[in-house]
Order: sequence, then C-alpha cells, then structure tokens
Amino acid sequence: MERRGRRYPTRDLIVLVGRGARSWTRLGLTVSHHVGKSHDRNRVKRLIREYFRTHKMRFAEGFDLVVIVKRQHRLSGLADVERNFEQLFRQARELVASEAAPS
RNA sequence: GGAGCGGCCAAGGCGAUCGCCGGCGGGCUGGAAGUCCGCGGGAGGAAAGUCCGGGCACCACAGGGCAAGGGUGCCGGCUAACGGCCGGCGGGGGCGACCCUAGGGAAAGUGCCACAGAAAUUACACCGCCGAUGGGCCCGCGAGGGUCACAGGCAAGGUUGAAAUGGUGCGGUAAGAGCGCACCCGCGACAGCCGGGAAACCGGCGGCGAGGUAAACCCCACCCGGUGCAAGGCAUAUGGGGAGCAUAGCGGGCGGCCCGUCCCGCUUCCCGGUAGCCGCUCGAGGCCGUCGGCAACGGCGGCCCUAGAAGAAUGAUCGUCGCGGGGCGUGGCGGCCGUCGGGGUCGCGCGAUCCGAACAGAACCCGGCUUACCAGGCCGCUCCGGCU
RNA sequence: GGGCGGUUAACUCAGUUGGCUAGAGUGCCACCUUCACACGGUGGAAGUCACAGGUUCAAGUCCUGUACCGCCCA
Repeated sequence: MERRGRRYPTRDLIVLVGRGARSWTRLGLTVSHHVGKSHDRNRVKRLIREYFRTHKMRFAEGFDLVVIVKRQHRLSGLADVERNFEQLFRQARELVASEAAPS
C-alpha cells in the first residue's frame, strides 16, 4: 500500500487508498508512539474504527484503506474524525459509494 | 474560625441502542472451520518506569569450598525473598502534631585535601616572643651587670583557609606550652568499671585531647550460577550447497536383561519461510470473622473464582440521577448592622443555567519501590485566635 | 515483553585519581588585507554542562530519581 496506494492528506490523517483483492472494504491503522502514550493511541484507534463501522455504506466496495495518524493531531472526539473523512471524500471521489449502490 | 500534620477510602452510578474479545450450552453441517441464538464474564491504583526480590522455564554445575565481579550496611523483628515493611536507637529540622536520614570501620594500610597560608598530618616556624644555658663585645679589682641576637629555646599573639593538636581563668616560666589546677567542650583507640536494656544504645565514675574524605581505593560482616515466556515444548517441511571431524561412542524404538536388530550422523554457512497449538492463568489468591502480637504479620474457621488478547478486546451516542465551582434568582432558615417601618449584608437551603471531573489501558504471574494524578470523602492529632 | 548505551556553545565532539575563569574545530560578529569578493590574518561574543535532589570544603565528574534520544534480542 505504501508503494502502490494513493496518498490523501487531511488535517490530522494521511490516508492510503488502493484497490483491494476482496470485494469488501478493509481498514488498516498506523498510530506511532509520537501520537501519545498507549492510552491515547488506543483512544484514537477506537474513534477511527467507530467511524468506519458506522459509515461503511459511504465507501465504494473493494478498496483497502490505511489510515496514518499524524504526529500533531487534534482528534478528541468522533466529530473530529468525521471532519477528516469529509475532507478525504472531497479529494478521493472514486472512493465515494454511489447513491444507488446497496450498502 | 484560621493554619497545618499523619493515616485510610474511592477512582461517578443506573438505563437504552449500535458494536468489540474470550467462556459455556444449543441450532445449521457427515465432522471440522464458519455462522446464528441464548446465558454469563471482560483493565489499574498505579495496568507505567523496569529500580529490586521471588515463582516458573531452559542451560551449566550436580556435595561443598575458593577466587573474580556485583550488591547490601545502626539494632531487633516480619516475610518465600528483598535494597521492602514494622518497632526501636543515634543524628538533623520544626513552637508543635510530626518529618528527613546510604547511619559499620578513618589509632589496619594506601591515596587525596586545589587556591591561600609558615605549616594540610607521626606537619610546621614567616612575622613574632625569649635568650634562663652556651658564645661575642663593653663596664667592673671582684662578685656581677649591660648589650648583641650567633647557637639555641618557645608556639602565647598575627596572617590564610572548609578545616590548623579544644575554650576561659589562675598558677607557672627567660619566654612559653594541659606543664599543673578549676570549670566548660569533645572523644570512645590506649582502660576500663558500675547501673538500665534482648540489642543498637543511654546514664554515671575514671581516663584521654587523636583534622576531613570510605556515594576514593580498601577492611569487616552478610547475600548473589547464567539467561529470560521473543524462556521453553508440540506440530508443520524429510529444502539446498560447502568444509571439517568420524564410521567409534552416545541417543531413540523393539526386547525383562546381556547379546542382537532397526532408526538418526554432528558442527557451520546460504536460500526459502514469518508463526498454528500448548505454556496462559487457582495463586506466597481475594473477602469476612476470630485469636496472638505495640505493629509489620501470623494461626484458625467460613465464603468466593475475579480479563486472558495476539496490529492486540471495555468504545460511541442518548437519557437520567449524583459530585465540585462561578455568577444569577428566591426571606424558605439563621447570624450581624440599622430602623417607627421599608431595608442592607453574610452563611445555609432550594431553583434554573454555564463550566469542570485527573493520571492513565493488562501482555507469564506474584511481593515491593519509584514516578504521574483534577476534585473529593472519612478518622485521629497539633498550633494560633475568639466565645462560654 | 526483555536487555544495553547516550545527553557539554547554533553544529560535531574533548574534558581520568572531583580543584582555580569548562576547552577544540566548523559556524557567527568586528577589524585588517583586496578596486571588490573568496582565501588568509587579528580580536571577540556565545554554556541553567538535559532536569531535580544528595555526598563533599568543593560536582560536568561520585550516588539516587526523572525526562528525552538511540541500539540489540524471536
């Protein structure tokens, strides 16, 4: 993914997007120790997973994602994660599921 | 009422919806995997740092001793053990409650003590004091006197420094000195003794006057084999190449044993591969009661089972109740000021509203230490002020 | 999860039995040199010795704790 994926930077994240071999969407997370102590890293990963879980239908099928959290991030709640993904969807139009596609 | 000291507790509760990770039971399936349904469980006091001590595992040695290296260091106790804890002693701080304390040995030896200073340790004499004794010179008939400061004596006073053979007074002397005496200070080697205590140690008598540094080397006493769950075991693949040693022994299977027979070479390098299962959670385990002990802790009895992941599970949203704080409203209650009365102000209560709620996430498991930590609650105690 | 190192000037590093005002090179500033620049020469500034305690008369150095950076192990 790091070699072949397309990079989309947002306010707090860097998202690598690539065509996956599966028919469903897969999520990978990279949260380095620069983000914070393990308590804070777990918190950030949970928030991103929670957003992914509740908004699966928005992603077009068959993509793999790797989400990298930047060193200086300001993610304190779900709303912050959502703002970053909105930014991602504006940049990566192919990733957005069409309105008619079944979720 | 204010300021402060010590100890303990707790780490928001309940509900709904959508999700996550194990366990048990059942359905689908020939079975397994998978999936679905039901039941029940799911982070901390520090889970952290990895600073100590153990359990456990493998390797080495198989009884112990010695050496090297490392650690600990007042005394007694607790403990599986400890560098931890409890009680006591000495020293330091605080008016006090109380707190801090690596606190053995410096006359066993070695090293070091910069600068300054005369001198930094079985030290020393720069300025200084004396010159009794010996010497030179002068006076005197002589006894003797004066003078010089050469030999020599002294360490009181001055100067330096973090530190200079203790301080004050009197005696003493040529000048002086614990040289002698009195009082004070200090010490525990020479020299001990008496009383108290289990001991560290404390008190007294006698004696003595030795600088500091051992978180410098060291001495003494005691302790320590190494590596760590990425330990280690099982399974899966008879991968390939080269070199050395060697055809013996060892190991494993069959066999009661000898004999016999079958299987496996060992070490090193390279390539490929990147992890399935066990270890993995019942343990020096928690909670309650009781007894022993000042306490740490221990004995006995009863009850309970309480996370086991592997890119790594506890989250999100909403409702409601509760906690703390700010200003606001409201005599509902109380105190104070003031009045004919209205009132003002402080505290408590009530109401709505706003803000806040920390440090932080198990990774084989325990016992400690250290570090991080918002706002709280409870108990005991000290000092100061006021009232009775 | 476990083991082991490091932190000194803006940068790279010295700093040994603890001792006087902590040094070197590069860089920086000023002056000289040149018509001017570079090179060269002379002079200068620059440091909470990562932080906090302790031992000592005295700590960059010894001891303890904390923070940060890095290396190794299947």
